[in-house]
Amino acid sequence: MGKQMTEMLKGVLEGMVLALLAVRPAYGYEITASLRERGFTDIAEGTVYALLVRLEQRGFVDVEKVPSEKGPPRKVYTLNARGREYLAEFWTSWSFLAERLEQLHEGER
Amino acid sequence: MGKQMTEMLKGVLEGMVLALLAVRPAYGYEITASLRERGFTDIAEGTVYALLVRLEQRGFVDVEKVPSEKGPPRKVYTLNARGREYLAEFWTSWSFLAERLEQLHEGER
DNA sequence: CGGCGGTATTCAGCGTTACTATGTACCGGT
DNA sequence: ACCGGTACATAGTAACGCTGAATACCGCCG
Repeated sequence: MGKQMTEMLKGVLEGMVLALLAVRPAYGYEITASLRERGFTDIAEGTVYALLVRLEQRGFVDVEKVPSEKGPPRKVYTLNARGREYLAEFWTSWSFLAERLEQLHEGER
Repeated sequence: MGKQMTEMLKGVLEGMVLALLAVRPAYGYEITASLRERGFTDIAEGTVYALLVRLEQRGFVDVEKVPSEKGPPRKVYTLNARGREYLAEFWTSWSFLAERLEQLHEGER
């Protein structure tokens, strides 16, 4: 993917994970896999786990430990009310940014 | 703007400045003003200058010192061939990201 | 003439984030 | 008994934008 994508993901990855959790609860490994399927093949597992810890600390998600049939127990994350609120703000910021960027891209030609 | 925007700008601000320089050469103070007019009112001056230094070090811009009528001499930055190439990559990365984000935003409803 | 405001650049220190690399642990199949 | 897939965790690093302050040059107003 390259360094540009790495830097661009800062602040955005968090929103992507929240958006995934908005659809339905999920656990770390599952989220990483989901992101990879969506084309973000280089996302490191450690990155996602660290992010989930932050989300929990900030009170955006609720956590539940669920035993797994294959491997150690899963930590299932569920987006809560605060998380939804924060996600809404994320989309506001994102839309703002995307709009201006689009303008710049047009204006360049 | 809030912290979300700050994090989101990482990696993106660089591309925005390159895009501005693609239109025409400019100096730091001018670029900051331009960004503010475009709605990014909280961009710190120091941020832009630091970014320009990095762009110069990486060889994406050529620099020329031009005396100013009002204040110290301006450092005018011009996008060069390497810079244009890098900017093209930036748009590729951006488009990729924007597409996936849009998908997520849709899928959420 | 002395200070104030606008122009213009620079820098040290900080916080946040994603990546690297590694380690731990649980399980089923061969 | 081992190996590979599942699942989580963490210490250290690099990059980037912000804060806050300093420096410098100029015209204008009192």
